[in-house]
Amino acid sequence: MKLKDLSELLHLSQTTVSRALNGYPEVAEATRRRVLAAAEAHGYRPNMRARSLATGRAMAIGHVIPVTARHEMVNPVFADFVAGAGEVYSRRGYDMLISIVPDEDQEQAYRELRTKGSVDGLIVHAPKLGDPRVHLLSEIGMPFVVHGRASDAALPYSWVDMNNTHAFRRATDLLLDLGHRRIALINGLENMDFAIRRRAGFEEAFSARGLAPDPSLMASEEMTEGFGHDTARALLAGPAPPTAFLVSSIIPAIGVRRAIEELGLRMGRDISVITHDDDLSYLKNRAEVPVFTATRSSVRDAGRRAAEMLLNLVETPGSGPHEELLEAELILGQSTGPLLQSVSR
Amino acid sequence: MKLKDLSELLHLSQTTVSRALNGYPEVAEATRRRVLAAAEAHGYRPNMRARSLATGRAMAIGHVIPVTARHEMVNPVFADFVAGAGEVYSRRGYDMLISIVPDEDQEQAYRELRTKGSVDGLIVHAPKLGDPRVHLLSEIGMPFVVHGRASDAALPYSWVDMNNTHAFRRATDLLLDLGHRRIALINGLENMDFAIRRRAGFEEAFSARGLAPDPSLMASEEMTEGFGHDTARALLAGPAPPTAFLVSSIIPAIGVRRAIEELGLRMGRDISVITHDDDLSYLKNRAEVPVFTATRSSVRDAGRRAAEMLLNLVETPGSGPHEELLEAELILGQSTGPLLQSVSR
DNA sequence: TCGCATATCCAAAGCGCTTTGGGGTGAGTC
DNA sequence: GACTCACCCCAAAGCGCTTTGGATATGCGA
Repeated sequence: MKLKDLSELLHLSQTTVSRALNGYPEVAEATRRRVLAAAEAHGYRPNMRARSLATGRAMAIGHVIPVTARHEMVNPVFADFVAGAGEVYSRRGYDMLISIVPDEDQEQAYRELRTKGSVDGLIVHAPKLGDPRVHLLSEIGMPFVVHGRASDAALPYSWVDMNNTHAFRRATDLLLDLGHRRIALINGLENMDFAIRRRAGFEEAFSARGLAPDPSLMASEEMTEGFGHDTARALLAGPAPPTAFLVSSIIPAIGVRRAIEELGLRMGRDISVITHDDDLSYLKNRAEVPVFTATRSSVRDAGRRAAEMLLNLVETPGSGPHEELLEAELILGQSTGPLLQSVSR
Repeated sequence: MKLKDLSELLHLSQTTVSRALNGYPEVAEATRRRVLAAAEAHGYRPNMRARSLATGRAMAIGHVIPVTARHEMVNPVFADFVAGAGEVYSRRGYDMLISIVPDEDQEQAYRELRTKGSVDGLIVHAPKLGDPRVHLLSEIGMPFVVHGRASDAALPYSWVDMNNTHAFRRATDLLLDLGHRRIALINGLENMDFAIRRRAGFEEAFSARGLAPDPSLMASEEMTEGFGHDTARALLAGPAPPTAFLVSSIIPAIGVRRAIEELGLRMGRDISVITHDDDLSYLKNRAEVPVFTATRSSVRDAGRRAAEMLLNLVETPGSGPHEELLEAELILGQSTGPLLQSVSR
């Protein structure tokens, strides 16, 4: 059923039918009702490709996921973000287009999305230090919102981010207040903007007390369970083991917990752990007393907000760059406790 | 830069330029090279919407994700599947369109995808018992591949699935061989096709020995860490606790492990655990001796295969339904051991 | 020299929709 | 009764591409 068929069926022109369906005022209310009823009855749906071609709007938002040998961005955190964003898109009538591209083809991919016209806007994921994408997209002239920040970008741009520095500052303060001094930082890849900010918060808390963290207790890698486990295991077996861990995601935190338990220690008594908690739907840290003491900030919510922001940007071009900084809650769980005076090891 | 501009620039017709770019034979080799060079130099990319409109092909594959109050399909397993599929799509020049739709709007959503013409084919996720989608899509006449099977579908259809029954049969056999009799099954939602098959394998192993599983040891829910933990905790505290667990995914298995450890027991010695392992990139179970004894089958690989199959279906219409059954490996890890004669509790 | 393949290229007609720039028609005004 | 002016509605021109159905050249044998 195409527009033409429908219009012939109704003995109306395509123009009138189109206007009736799209809510233009210059069509009599009675006619509109007649058109809407017929469209409904025959299950008419406008062909998006044709509509897009005519309007110049794709009614779709793109997420380009760079995949490198080292960094795999299709992770549970990304999944939750996308789930949040997707809700908003479908509510507002947009499609979500996900492009998995080898890192080296990335610039290419962005430019193509522009000229191919398959999306109206983009979400930029996992900004790195010196990330070229902000510059590139501004140049290309396509609306975009960054999930996170690209600290060193010269141009203004829109973003939704969590206050990483503050969250990690607070978490570190809590551990320091509990008496811990040898605190390990299990962080994400160190060229990631969020990882840099988290480390900054961590170091800030130390230096505010005239202390300094031990660099040998800081590790940065892709945030897998295995990374958390192996690092914790190695550090705990080392000559001067940490008494506490600050971890960048609940996934490596699960690995840290495993390492602690393998060594016959008890998390929260022998070793304290605070993790950042993205409040992932499948890995909830939400018991009456949560397992992990955590800085919690829902990444799904961040996805919703970023999508909302982007659609506004797309629909009101020129509306200046927007920024949204989300604060994490500090949740007290079972994984933290005061430094034991005599560590029984 | 549009086709028209490029053709004027080259003093050629749009026809010739289009043909040169798309590899048609009726254009001189010299001309083709000239066209390609110019296209490259000016960064010409055909507008996909226009091309789609003209060819009738969308060059995109859709994944419709139903979201209900209870069931949240954007989970880590889905993420890995999509990552695999996405690789294939981009390699073969397709886009991936993800639609998050409330469950009740699902039929609507599928029909729309058809008439809106935004995709050439679909992947059907998480088939349930009595799933109407196979029938619906056949009727609509859009190519699709099911990830899993819809056991009770009357029509033939294409699918990629893991041999759930066999995998769980083998896992259960292993536990029975180790002497376990009180084995708990921590399964996915029971209306899911895969969950039914897994349960069948589980029961089959028992009945092959003239035994029967204890129904009070079987639980079915959304496969979260919390579900695994809470169920294991409750069962282990019950009057006749299990001595082993068979778990449907590594995420609840992590919860089971947590419950075991909270009770001061040791997994692999006091309590045995076998889990199905989708080989998720962020939750790898791949140490020298893996933590969990597991039936392993990469869901990312399944994504690749399903995508491959679907694109073939799309590109060679009428090529009959295809089927692919993947076998899981049985991996021996640290989480299983013989039944202790005197359970020290 | 002519005729006829063969090799190259082109003009124009869509694909299904939106939107511009009018036209009728009837009610209201003087 | 002539004239506005809303109010509804329409024909036709794109949007940028592919593809059909020729047109023009070129080369070759007869």
